[in-house]
Amino acid sequence: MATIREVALAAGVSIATVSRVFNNNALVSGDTAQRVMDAAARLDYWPNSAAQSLATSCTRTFGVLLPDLFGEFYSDVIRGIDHQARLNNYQILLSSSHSNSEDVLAASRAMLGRIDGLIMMAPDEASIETVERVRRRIPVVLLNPRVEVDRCHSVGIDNSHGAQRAVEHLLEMGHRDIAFISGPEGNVDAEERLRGFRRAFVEAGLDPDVPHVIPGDFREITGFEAGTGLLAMNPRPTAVFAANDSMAIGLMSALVRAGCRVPEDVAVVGFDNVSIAGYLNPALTTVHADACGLGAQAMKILLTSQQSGSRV
Amino acid sequence: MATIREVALAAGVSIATVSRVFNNNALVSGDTAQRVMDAAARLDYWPNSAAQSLATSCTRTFGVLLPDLFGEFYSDVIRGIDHQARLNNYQILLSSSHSNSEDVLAASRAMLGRIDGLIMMAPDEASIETVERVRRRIPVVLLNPRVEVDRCHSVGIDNSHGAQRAVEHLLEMGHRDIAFISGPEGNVDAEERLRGFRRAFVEAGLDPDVPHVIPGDFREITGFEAGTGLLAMNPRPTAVFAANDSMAIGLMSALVRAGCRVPEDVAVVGFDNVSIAGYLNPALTTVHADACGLGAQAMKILLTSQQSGSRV
DNA sequence: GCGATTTATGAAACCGTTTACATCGGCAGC
DNA sequence: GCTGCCGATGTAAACGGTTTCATAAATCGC
Repeated sequence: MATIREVALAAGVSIATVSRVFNNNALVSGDTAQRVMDAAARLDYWPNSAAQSLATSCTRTFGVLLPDLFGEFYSDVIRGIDHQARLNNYQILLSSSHSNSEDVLAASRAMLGRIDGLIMMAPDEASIETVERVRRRIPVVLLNPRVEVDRCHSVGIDNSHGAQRAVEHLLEMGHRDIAFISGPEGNVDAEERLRGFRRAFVEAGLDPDVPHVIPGDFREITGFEAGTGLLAMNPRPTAVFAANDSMAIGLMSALVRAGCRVPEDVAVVGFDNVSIAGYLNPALTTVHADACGLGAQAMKILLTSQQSGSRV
Repeated sequence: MATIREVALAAGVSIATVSRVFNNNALVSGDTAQRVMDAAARLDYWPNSAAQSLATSCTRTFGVLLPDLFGEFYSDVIRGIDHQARLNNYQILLSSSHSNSEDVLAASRAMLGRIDGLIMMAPDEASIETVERVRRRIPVVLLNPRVEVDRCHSVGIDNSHGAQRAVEHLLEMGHRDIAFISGPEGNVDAEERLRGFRRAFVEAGLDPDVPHVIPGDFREITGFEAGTGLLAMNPRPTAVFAANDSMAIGLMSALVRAGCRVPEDVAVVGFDNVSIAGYLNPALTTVHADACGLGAQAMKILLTSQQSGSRV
């Protein structure tokens, strides 16, 4: 692979000049620049990014640490991040499926020195120390964090208010016996959605502990199972709020198959607004979560703190 | 940020020794290693990856170049890639939304020097030269390529056979007037699915040019529109094969809303096997495309050609 | 007890860039 | 015809690691 020296030799200039040409430095005369470009093209030369990173201590890369990538949501988050990154000539180093804090630590270490900033969704409390450690070196933006981390920007879906509005809607329609299908244990989004659910009850002067909470884990199948269980209840709740759309779809499937009409017999509301929601029969009422915008926003914050060089 | 020199100083050894400790080189005595580890922990030191890459010309990173990340499919591809990569201690540098060959060239250049191999889905023919150029430096694995590229491994969904089987199924059920909803213009997968569709007709002794091809672009909305158009046809096709599930769902929505029964009045088959397919009402018949496995497979191939150092 | 071998460590070259500083013509001002 | 300045280019020192080779100490065989 051609190096800057070979290009310099071929063009009859010094390596500094070649470097200047590739960095659009104005202090190079027109025809020298042309000679260099010609030589570079002939040798199929392109600067080695690792060497550039080392010399400038700037990598033009951001790290992205996510939990397991299930469904459309994360795909959209990544799309938002990537799009924003490319607009600013940044690249993204992606690592997902972090189930515990050791994974997070290992992944963030492996990224060290090759990223200028990090976007991460911390899976659990134990990762906070890792976040702080990383934060000491580079800017970090947290996605949907469960706790505030010192000097860390964060951006999140407004789970709590979204859920609250959804439940208020059901309450306004006269429903009083509303069930909630929860998300995976320990999942922040799911917990916040439950909190919003309860808050709506409290603000309506109802007892927040009365509603049924049916366990789920965000997959369609658990929504389906919840539906089966629901059908056997007596009295049966008249409405269900599922912590995400996948479960809402599984739930509706179970209900409709059992001859139960939606929303006449049981009303169903989901969360995430996956793109097919409007095309289902019956259509799924859902709370909009702008995953793409979330990713874009995180990236914008990172770009800003990057430019201002806001290291501690 | 602590460097190897500072650690060496703190531990009272040379930088070579520190390097050896971090590379698990056996030629270091137990207590020297301990002193080094202690000093490193105290200074919160971790080797700078860019410097390592430069010195070893090995980055332990693979690049992934994808087109626009719509829906669940790419999310699954990435999951498969990432999972396999992490098992082997590799990282992935992701870049998506490449609409033309210039984007692809720019993206692959930006990755040069920071990756040991590349997985890419080439959006168009014009990118082939870029692929070959990259191929000269590092191993490349193509996803669903439309053409063979010299010395390039490739792995793909078997679009053509999958589609053929799906259509054969419809033919066996007695359908003769079957419509096809196509994908975005120029999309390889969509084109191959259409080819499989036609092949099924030919092999059944029918005229492959008779079926209606309704334009679509993979989004739900175009499936919905196709459904509206279909309802107005006379005679109306008795079955529809949609080039992907999103369009099949949009289509079914339009049909059901118009009071058309699925599959009694119009049978619908999709492609991709998105996770919700089985939970729809009526359930969506679909061809399984193992996106996660596809990604994993690509990564495995890359790892193999990487290890054998099969550069040209 | 001495040469040969092994083991632990250090010195220094190298990876491919960027960039501060030095150099060297050429040209304007007087 | 100097002096001073400026624009174009080269030289060499970083950047933070790895690795080859040399060396010193320890171990071994006999």
